[in-house]
Amino acid sequence: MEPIEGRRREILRIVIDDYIATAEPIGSDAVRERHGLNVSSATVRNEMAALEEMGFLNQPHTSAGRVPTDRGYRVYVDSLVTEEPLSRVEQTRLRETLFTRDKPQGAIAHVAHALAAGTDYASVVEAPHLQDQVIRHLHLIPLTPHRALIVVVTDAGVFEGKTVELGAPTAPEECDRLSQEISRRIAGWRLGDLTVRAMDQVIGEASLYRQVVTEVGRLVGDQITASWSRIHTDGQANILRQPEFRDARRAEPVLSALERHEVVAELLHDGGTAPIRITIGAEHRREEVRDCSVVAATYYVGGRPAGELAIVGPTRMRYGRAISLVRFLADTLGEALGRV
Amino acid sequence: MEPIEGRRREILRIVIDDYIATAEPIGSDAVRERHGLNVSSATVRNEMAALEEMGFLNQPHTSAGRVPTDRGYRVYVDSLVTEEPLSRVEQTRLRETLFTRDKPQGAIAHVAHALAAGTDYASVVEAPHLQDQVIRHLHLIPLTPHRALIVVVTDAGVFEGKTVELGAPTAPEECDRLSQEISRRIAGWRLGDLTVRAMDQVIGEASLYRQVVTEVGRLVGDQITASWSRIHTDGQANILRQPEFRDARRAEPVLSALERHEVVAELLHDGGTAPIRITIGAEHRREEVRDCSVVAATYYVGGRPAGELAIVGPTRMRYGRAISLVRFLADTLGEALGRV
DNA sequence: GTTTAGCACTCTGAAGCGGTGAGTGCTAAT
DNA sequence: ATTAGCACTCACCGCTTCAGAGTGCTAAAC
Repeated sequence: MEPIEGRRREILRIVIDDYIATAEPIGSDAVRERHGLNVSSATVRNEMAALEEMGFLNQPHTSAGRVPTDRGYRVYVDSLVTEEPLSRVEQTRLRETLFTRDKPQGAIAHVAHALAAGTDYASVVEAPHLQDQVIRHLHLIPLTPHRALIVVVTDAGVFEGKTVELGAPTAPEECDRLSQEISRRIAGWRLGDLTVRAMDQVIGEASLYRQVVTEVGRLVGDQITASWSRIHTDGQANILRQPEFRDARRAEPVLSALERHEVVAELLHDGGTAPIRITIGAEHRREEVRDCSVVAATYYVGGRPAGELAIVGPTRMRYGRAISLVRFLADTLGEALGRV
Repeated sequence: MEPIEGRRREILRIVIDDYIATAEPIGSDAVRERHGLNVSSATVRNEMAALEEMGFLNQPHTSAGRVPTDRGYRVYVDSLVTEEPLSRVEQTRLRETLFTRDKPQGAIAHVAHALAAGTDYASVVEAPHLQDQVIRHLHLIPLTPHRALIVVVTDAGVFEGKTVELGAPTAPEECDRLSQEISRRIAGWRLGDLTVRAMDQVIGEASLYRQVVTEVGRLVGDQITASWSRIHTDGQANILRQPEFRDARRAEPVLSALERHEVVAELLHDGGTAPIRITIGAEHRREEVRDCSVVAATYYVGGRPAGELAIVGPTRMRYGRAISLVRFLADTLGEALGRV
């Protein structure tokens, strides 16, 4: 595909910019008037016809203006869009609210809210992956003499896990002793390495240790597959405010998808490993979100990828704004979580 | 207001039942045909005119059938509706999934899902109130030498709270000792009674205790006001499937309200103290949900009210079904949480 | 060769207009 | 009190008309 350049490129940018702003097809006259293009509308028309030929624009019907295609948006985000950097005050405001939360849960929810409120689209934030995190302590919290709750403290936060059945009645003091003992042995491990097989070497036959460790392993495994508790969504109602979703039957599949966390996980992880990943309309594997674009990023805690966050909106999205916000919040969230 | 009786009452029930089922205005003929009424349509018309006069029915326009008013729905839920009890298999299926979760969080999410999936409406579930719960243990989980996380185990679950700054560097063993000590003194208290004032009598001047207790008190206070972490919503997309919300602009205020947890809290707590509370359309204080009805219930843990759950749908709601499901899940959730 | 003025053309969307049918209220007979 | 009969009302559907927006094409201009 030959690169688009010069005036033609400029016109494509203008059409998409304006369409994003107005949600109405853009005519040749509008392009000429609204920006100081020193050419006639006929010239613009020729260029637009060419751009349509190339598959970047589309006419809803013969006598309407042009609308970007998914491929048009693709070149737009790849080479035309100008980021809209966050203002100083916005940055500090976001930073402050984020750094005053102490539970990771709170930070996650707050980032989701900030993404949604800052863009008028929906947002999705995934809590830190467990398997890559490094264990600091493990605590057994006695619930009854026969059951205890496992709490794991890692470098990226605190996670309560399953309850574990204790073979014999165990006093709280004994739980503490056990916790210390287990912590001492597994501190520094990656959670993902905490398998029964690996444990055998360190712990041997001590049956209670084994049981606790098995439960933690299961916790990690569960969180990877059944991610319900790890995904936080916000701003779904924003979708309904977009003119392309005026009809609830268009919006319904999208909102349904956002409620199904396995679908959301797919949205978050599609699209490679770039720092900012953008998936546009028909590029999605999921039918339900073919009218949507997703701007996603990975956030890092302690230098390791910890989780994903994204904005979900119509393909007619303010990409410049979305990219800036996603990038900033990914950075800030990682930073905030890193300080335990 | 005189009570409605006999045939007239029956006709009101039929109109509302049918309207709930079809979402279309109900004509006199439909009423006669679809149910074995042994009267002519003219008679039905007279009755329906009377019911309109009384304010229970309404005509969208002169030549249409009748539609229930909010007041009509009110008498319907108060005296006409027949509950639709859950089938045996449904009961056991719900019970099983609910009793195999061990974290209260999981149970809450699952109840929300069951309410939504079982009705095609939206659902809201509030996690157990903190202030009424009885403390079993309190644990300090060391994060760094200077900070610890407070975890409280009560009779209705486990709650991780704020982190607390430890005045002096404190070893894990010391944290355990402290936890034991504090737990011993405050076990059996209501969380709501855990104020600094009350503590002074028991603990006196020991400054670290005080600090921990203050943080727990603040946690309880925060959870009461800032309830974001306590409310779980599901099935919002179901709302979009209802014909009355075909237009996204109608649905938007509702979904926005469901995303704002302070509004949801209001929905849950309005309407008195009955075991099942139903609020219909214009009865709501909130403008945004004037097209909706809410069927809410309180669930009890250990005999004390612990939290609320509700179904949110159009005023044209299958009340019989909603009531049964809400009641059953309130009971079951309370039971499940009660077993720690 | 590119640009542009001019113009015919196409298509949407709004407005206007009977016809149809559902459902009503009223009246008079039962 | 009920009901048959009937005139009436009004949303809805399909049809036509009309204006306006925006186009593509052609031929002239730069």
